[in-house]
Amino acid sequence: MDDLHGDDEAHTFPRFPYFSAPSASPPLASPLASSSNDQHHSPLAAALQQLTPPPWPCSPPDLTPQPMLPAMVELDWSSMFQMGPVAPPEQKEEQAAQADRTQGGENDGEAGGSGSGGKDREKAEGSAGRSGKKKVSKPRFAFQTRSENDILDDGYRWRKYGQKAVKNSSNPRSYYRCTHPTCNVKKQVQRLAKDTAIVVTTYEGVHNHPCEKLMEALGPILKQLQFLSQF
DNA sequence: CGGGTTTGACCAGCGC
DNA sequence: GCGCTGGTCAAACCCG
Repeated sequence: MDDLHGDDEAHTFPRFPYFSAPSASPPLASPLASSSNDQHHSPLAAALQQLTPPPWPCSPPDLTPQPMLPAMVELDWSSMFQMGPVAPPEQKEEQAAQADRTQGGENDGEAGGSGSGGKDREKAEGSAGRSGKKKVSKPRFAFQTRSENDILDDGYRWRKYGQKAVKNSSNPRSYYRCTHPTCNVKKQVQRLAKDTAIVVTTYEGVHNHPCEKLMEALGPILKQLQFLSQF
């Protein structure tokens, strides 16, 4: 799975489904900004809608230079890709539907990003599933950022549980798990061998809890909303 | 002391 | 069967 993290520049990756096309529409400045979805009656409603967390950074728009992020973070929009195929056909359809549901729904094709993603997945799951049975594949998304920091502040809290030297790469790969008790989302972080300024982050799974930082930011607003809704 | 990181060991899948 | 590799575990360690 050496090419999983983009060492092979020959790969062109489908657009990361959650984001708008970089050229067509710049990243939203804030999660509170309403999308083109007419169902949202207000920015707050849109924000509440987003409390159902996406599998990747809870506030991708914040990946542009924001106070909560390291100043050096610079997204490489062209390199975002959905890992795949990692699931049996029926699950792939489910994944595609899920990707469409998230926003834009513009992922037009399988990610060539990783030909071995599925295999590695099974390996990983097999390893994790020492208890026995085969686990269901989770959606995987990966993207590259140009950053001095390995770790993007994506709003979630992560706990590092491993680091491995990877073949054909001078840089180790780090393994992180979401620290939320009921959430088992994982992510892998690795710097490109060819360009150590680029960090490749791979998310696996879907957060089943709101983004902490988002909640932190929304807390006062929600309180106020609750208060006002009493009348 | 609690939570996070480090790191060597271990395990499972794959290719030969 | 064996070696290689990636992913995970868990004890030791670190830090605020």
